[in-house]
Order: sequence, then structure tokens, then C-alpha cells
Amino acid sequence: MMASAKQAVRRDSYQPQVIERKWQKIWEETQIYRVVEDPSRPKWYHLTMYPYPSGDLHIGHWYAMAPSDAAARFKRMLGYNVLFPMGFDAFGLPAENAAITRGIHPYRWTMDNIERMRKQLRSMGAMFDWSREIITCLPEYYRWNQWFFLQFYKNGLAYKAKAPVWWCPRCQTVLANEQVINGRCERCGTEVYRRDLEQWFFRITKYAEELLKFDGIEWPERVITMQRNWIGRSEGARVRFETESGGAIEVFTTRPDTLWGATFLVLAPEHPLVEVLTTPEQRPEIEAYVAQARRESEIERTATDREKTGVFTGGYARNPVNGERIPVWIADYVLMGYGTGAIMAVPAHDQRDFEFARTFGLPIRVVIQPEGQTLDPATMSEAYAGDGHMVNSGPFDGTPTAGGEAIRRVTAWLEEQGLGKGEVTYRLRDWLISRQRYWGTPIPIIYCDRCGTVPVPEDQLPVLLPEDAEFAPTGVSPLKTDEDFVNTTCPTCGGPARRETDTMDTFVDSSWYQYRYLSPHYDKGPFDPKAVAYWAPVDQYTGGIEHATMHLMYARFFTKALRDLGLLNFDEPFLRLFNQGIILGEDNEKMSKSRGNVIDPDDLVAELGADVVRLYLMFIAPWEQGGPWSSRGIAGVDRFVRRVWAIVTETADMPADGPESDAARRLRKLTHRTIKTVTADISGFQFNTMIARLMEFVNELSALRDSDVVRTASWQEATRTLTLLLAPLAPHLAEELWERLGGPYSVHQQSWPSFDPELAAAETFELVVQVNGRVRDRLEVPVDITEQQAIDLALASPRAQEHLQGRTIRRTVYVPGRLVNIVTG
RNA sequence: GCGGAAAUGGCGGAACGGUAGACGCUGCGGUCUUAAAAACCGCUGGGGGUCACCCCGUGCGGGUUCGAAUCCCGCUUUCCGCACCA
Repeated sequence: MMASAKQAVRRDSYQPQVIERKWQKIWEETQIYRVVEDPSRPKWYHLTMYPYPSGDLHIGHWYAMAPSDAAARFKRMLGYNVLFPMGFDAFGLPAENAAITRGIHPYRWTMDNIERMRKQLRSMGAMFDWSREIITCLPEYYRWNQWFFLQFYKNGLAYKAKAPVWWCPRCQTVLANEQVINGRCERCGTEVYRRDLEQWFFRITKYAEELLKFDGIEWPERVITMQRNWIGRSEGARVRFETESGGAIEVFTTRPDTLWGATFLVLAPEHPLVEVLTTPEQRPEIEAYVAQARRESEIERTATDREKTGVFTGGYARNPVNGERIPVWIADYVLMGYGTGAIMAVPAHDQRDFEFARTFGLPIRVVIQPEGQTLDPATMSEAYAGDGHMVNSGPFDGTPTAGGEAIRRVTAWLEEQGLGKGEVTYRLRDWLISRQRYWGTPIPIIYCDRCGTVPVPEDQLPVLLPEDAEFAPTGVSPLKTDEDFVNTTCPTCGGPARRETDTMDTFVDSSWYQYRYLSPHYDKGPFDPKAVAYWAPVDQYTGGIEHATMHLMYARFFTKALRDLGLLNFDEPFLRLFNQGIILGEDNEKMSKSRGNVIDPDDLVAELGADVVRLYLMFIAPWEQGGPWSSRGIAGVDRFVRRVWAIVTETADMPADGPESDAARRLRKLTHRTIKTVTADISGFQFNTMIARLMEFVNELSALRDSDVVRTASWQEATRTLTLLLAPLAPHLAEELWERLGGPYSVHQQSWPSFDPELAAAETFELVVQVNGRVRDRLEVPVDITEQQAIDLALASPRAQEHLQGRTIRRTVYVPGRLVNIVTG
């Protein structure tokens, strides 16, 4: 007897390995996640950032994708036609490194990784529509990068210019920022420097102003702020300073009202006029300084806390507003990439200029006096950047600076005098897309001695990456040395010509992939306009905060550029954005192989099943926050799942022939209250509190497990509802339970349960009685209690009375549904 | 450095300006068992106590408010991004 009962229990215990495999197979056979355009239903496009195929799916991928899947499934149960695609961001540096260090071709390495990761992704049980998979390193994808490049080129959005790159003189190759370790080449340890190279740019700055507008999109405020700061709009004026050695230095200043206080100019070390202005006696020092600056990163150069360095060129310029002769210096904190690469230094009113002037003994002149005090350059300890009135400024003496008044008047005057003009500049720079690498999209340009720069005609796309590339251990791009690739004929004159050997930044691929998913195999253009009309733009985008500025800015730029080319008819690619946090190791540190704190999702799936992993990831913390992994924590979720399994399977075949007792009615109310709160939670991606509510619900069911309530309609409603509420979170578990409850296939084609507001409403609440803001009593009262009744009850409370002894009541504060606060004198 | 964010028990976290610590973990005690595991039940911020009670408590220092974890000002620490990693 005992033995067979135990066996029966064991045979019917929760076996995720069995049910997960079973349902994944059935879902695939019945293609329930395949989606097509359906104008009869509202669409919902949920996009989660596609992974780089680095090798194995790690827990971070799960953390991005599993809750996204739950959100997408929830929308589907609400009746939306939901598109939830997946693909691979397949070009990039690691594949090329594997080729160099291990002799594996980047294509092989990448495709093998994709094969493995695809399997791992399937184990998650997500509703990805695999028929729409995209892989960016395949010609059917990257030819459209080339096509976009050509459209941009034709429309002045792609251009070539010199820009600095990290150069290793030993390897004779360009290095990425991450390949430069403490100023040295990661491969050979040689000290590296920045060298100018002709490279391709996309003119994102044309859209700087529009990119500052976030109308119609619901993005986290912090991302919007970061993008605003990244674009860095400044209003000011451009002013010309004539030099004595010929040529003029143009500076941009946000404070034209301080022009009379400009006592020297500072050029970026890379500024073209440095060469002209430098006097013979200053030359050795200047050249040494320029060489030094080329070894420093921008972060180092612009650090405001380090000691100011710089060198006098020996040259002078004229301050256009007062004719004063002022020296021209160079300093590394001035960057060629911002403004004009030259600044006028006003040490009295700019902190960096002040420190520079103090370091080198340059004059400081006060031209803005704050009201009620007098600044003296000799005794000032820092620059004064506040308001006041102009002094030592010729015709403008006495002009108040408050409200930008002085800036407006001086700018107008500069324009009148022909000395300068009002201007807006941006910190945002044009997007440098050239990479001196093999594993990327070839830039479709041909150089002909006779015809110059010639774009590859559209009908000759794609320009294919040569397969038989040689990967030198130095890292020199194999395209450069591939004669068959480089040598071609000019499309215009038919003469001998050379191909561009630079490839594109992988951010080009990810700037429009959201549209390729809509018609992944369309070959008449980058996307089928009909599919775009139905699905685009993305309704919900989810991914890491690390993409706040670059990827998300580039994708916005692409959408606006494609709109202006007539390819799209909307302004923004992603209507809503959500950034998930990161999962740390059990030691609260970032997961890394060297720390040995990496959690492998494959192991967890094998041991506990995908549903438990999914649930735990959603339970661990608020999704936008993330947090440390805990083996103990996931064991708790495993217990929860087993309890759900036991309660539902044990009572699945129970007849609902019992009477609806008070306990059953209370359960019914709890069921509806749970639907209400859980729906609100999942709508806002509050998965952790959603699961906590479900745990409370299950704890209650557990308490009733051995009572008569299990034989009631209320119990059946409760277990069916629980299964439906779990469906987005734990899709396999829910499907299996649904089947055992006798529900029709598939639980994922059912509607999200709705609640009866009357049943979900509470009948009483706990009225808190405070005296002077401190809790003194709690009273169970009906929800429809009036203010007067609540106050009377509070005043009558013996516990409150104790604290009211000998005091005068000044006032009472009533918060409906919550509390009464009695305030005494 | 610049830009962005965060800080609550032993741990992860919960909390429309209104009961701080839901839910889970850990720990302690118990039920069941020859025993253990599992499962189930109870307790679990600190201090005091006359044990149906009081005081303290949300990184630190101020402020606003009848009332502050929550809002404001000033700090500290930690994390993320900084344009060729993706």
C-alpha cells in the first residue's frame, strides 16, 4: 500500500526535463509562435536586443530575454498580434581575433557559435519566431548596409575625412580602443599613438537638433538625459582672431560677453595652424608636446582634476574686440573634435583657463564684476562664472549679464562689426564608420586614378567579403593584402581601380535590424514596405543601459535619415524603451571567468528546468535593477514551482460538487484580487512583485489543500487562473498544467484572465490611528467608512487615548482608506 | 575627470508623501520518521520591559511637512557609459 502510493507520487512529480522537451517539440510542430501580418488584430512589436554570437549563451542573455518573452507572451494573451524576433549581431572584432590567434575563419567561428546559441535559446522556451531569424554577417543582410551607404553617399550623409586612430608602429596596424592597454598595444606591448587616417563618416550631426527631441516616445528619463548630454548643444558665437603670421584662428565661445577678458588663445595640439604659428625657437618643445598628446586618450586629456599642461607656440594673434596682442598656446585639454579646435582663454571667468593662466603666469583680467563685490585678479582663487555686469569691455561696460542679456547684445554687435556670428555647436561628432578590419561589411567604394572616388553601382551589390583571406598575426586587415579583392575595374571608365578596404562599424548593422526582421528574406530592398507599414515602429524595445547613447542614437539617426530618403514615414524606431539591470555573481561581483563566479544557464536548465530559471531571474530583483545570483534563492523558487505542481495536479480531476462555503467565497475574492494586482505588476514589468503575489496566492491554496474547498467551483477557478497567470512566466509548466486541467491546446492561445472589480475589492481595511504621526492603534473598519466615523473611532481608541492624556487636540488628518492622525498642541 | 544611476534586517528585496521590512533566502524551534532528507507548522531588524507595551531604526549631515525610505539642499560610497568591445 504505502510503497505503491509513494511510487504514484513520485511518478507524477514535477519533471521539467520531460515536460519542457515535450512542449518545445509540440510548439515547434504546431508552429504556434509563427506570426504573420493580420490587419484584424492590433499589432505589438516587442524587440529585445540581439546577441553577439560570442560562444555560449550566458545568464545575462537570459536576463534580457526571458522577462522580455514573458512581456511579449502577456501582450499576446491580451489579444495582440505579437512579433518577437531573434537574430545575431554577427560581425565584429572577437571573430577576427579568433581567426588570428586560433586559425579559425571568422565565418566558421561565428556560424558555429550561432548554431550553439540557437540551441541554447530554444531551451529557454521563448516564443521567438525563428522563421524570421537574421544573421548580419550573411550577404543577404549586409548588402543592404552597402545599399544604405550608397543612398547616404548620394545624399551627402556619407563623406570621407581625416581622423585619428590608435596605431601600433610595431604591428603596423590600427587598434581598437579596447586593444590599447595603458597606452600600449595588447598584442606586442609597444607604445601606441594616434595617427590620422582618411576615413568614412555618417553625418549624424545634421540631425543633432532633431535628435534632441523625444516627443512621442516613452523612454526612461535617464536615457533621454544621457542622450541630451551626449549631443551637448551649446549656444554661443564664432569669433575670428587674426594671427601675426597670417591665417585666422576661429574660436567658438559660449561666453562672447567675456571677449574683452580673453588674454590668450589655446589650440588643440592637432590644429593645422600650429605648424604655421610655431616659431623656430619653440618648435622642439611644441613637437614634443604634440607627440605626447597623441599618446593620450581623450578621457585623460579632458580630466579636469589633473595639472594643466601646455606650450607657447611663440605666435601671437589680435583680439578683434580691443586689438590687443595675445599669445597663442597649445594644450591637450583642447580637442580638435569639438567646436573649432581652438578656444579663447578667459581665465577670470572660466575655471580651466584660470588654472592654465595660474600655472603659466599668464594675465588674468576681470570683465564681469558680480554685484556688491569687486574681483581682483591678484587675489582670486578661482574663476568667477556667475552673473554681474561687464567691465573693461569698451562700449559694453555696465551691461548686465543676467538672463543672457550681455551675450545677446555682444553677439549682435559682433555680427554688425563683421567680427563673428552667433552659432550653435554640439558635442556630438559625426559617426566614424570606417574600420580597418576584415570581419565587417565592405564599404562599397572604388578608387580610380582617372575618376576619383566612385560608388559601386547598386546592381553590383553586394561587394562580397573574400572567403580565402589570410589572417596575419599582426592584425593587418586581410582585405588590404588581398590582391583579388583590392584590384578591380572602375565602374565609370572601365580602367584599373582599387576597392576601399575599410569595413563598416557593426553599429551600422544594428541601426536598422529592427526593420529587417519584418521581411528577413526580402530581396527587392532592405525591407518590404507592406511589412513595415504593418509592424513598424517597434512598440517595446528592451536591452541594456550600456547602449543608452551610441546604439540607440545611431538607430534613431538611421530612422530619421531613411525617413528623409522616403523609405519610412515615421520619426522614431523604438516607441518605448526599457533597460534591464545585470546579474552579478554570488559574490556580488561582475561575472567573469577569471573570478570563477560565472553561472551557466545550461547547467541550471539541466538541473532545475528552464521555467525555474526564468521565474528566479524575474523574482530576484526589479528587472531594471538586477542583482547577485543566489543558489539558495533559486532553490526557493524551485520549491514554489513544485508546490504549484502538486496543488494543481492533485486536484485537477476533483469534481466541483461541494458547497460554496465562506472559505470558498474568500478564495474567490482572493483569486480576483490576485488577477488585479498581478495584471498591474506585469503591465509595468514588475515581475518580482508579480511572483511574490503569486506565491501568496499559492500559500493560501496550500492552506486549503486538505479542506472541502478543493471540491468547489471556486477552487477550479483558482487553479485555472493560477495556470493562466503563470503562462507568460513559466510557459512549459503552464502548458502541462493546463492540459491536465482539461484546457484546450494551447494555454498560450488563451486570453489573459479578467477580474470582477466587485470581487477584487476589499470589504474592510485596517485603519491606522496615529498620534502626532506615530502609530498607536490599528482598527479593522469597513471600506465605506465616513471621515467622521473614522475620526470618532480613532478618538475613542483606548491606545490613542493613553497618548492624548493632558494634551489639546489641534487638528485631525484623515487619509481615506488608510489612517487618522491626531495632532496635539 | 565628465555624464548617468543607486544605497532599506544576517542576505535578495517590498512599501500612491501615510502601518518600514510584503515575498523569498538564511537561522532557530516544532510536527512526521528508528534516524536523516524531503514536506509541513511557528518564530526570525536592534534595545528595553511590568511581555495585549515602549524606545531606536531605511548610507551621513541639514531642511520642508500633521506625517519623510520616499520631496529639497549638502556630503560619502558603489555601479554604468565616455564615441574603434558589442
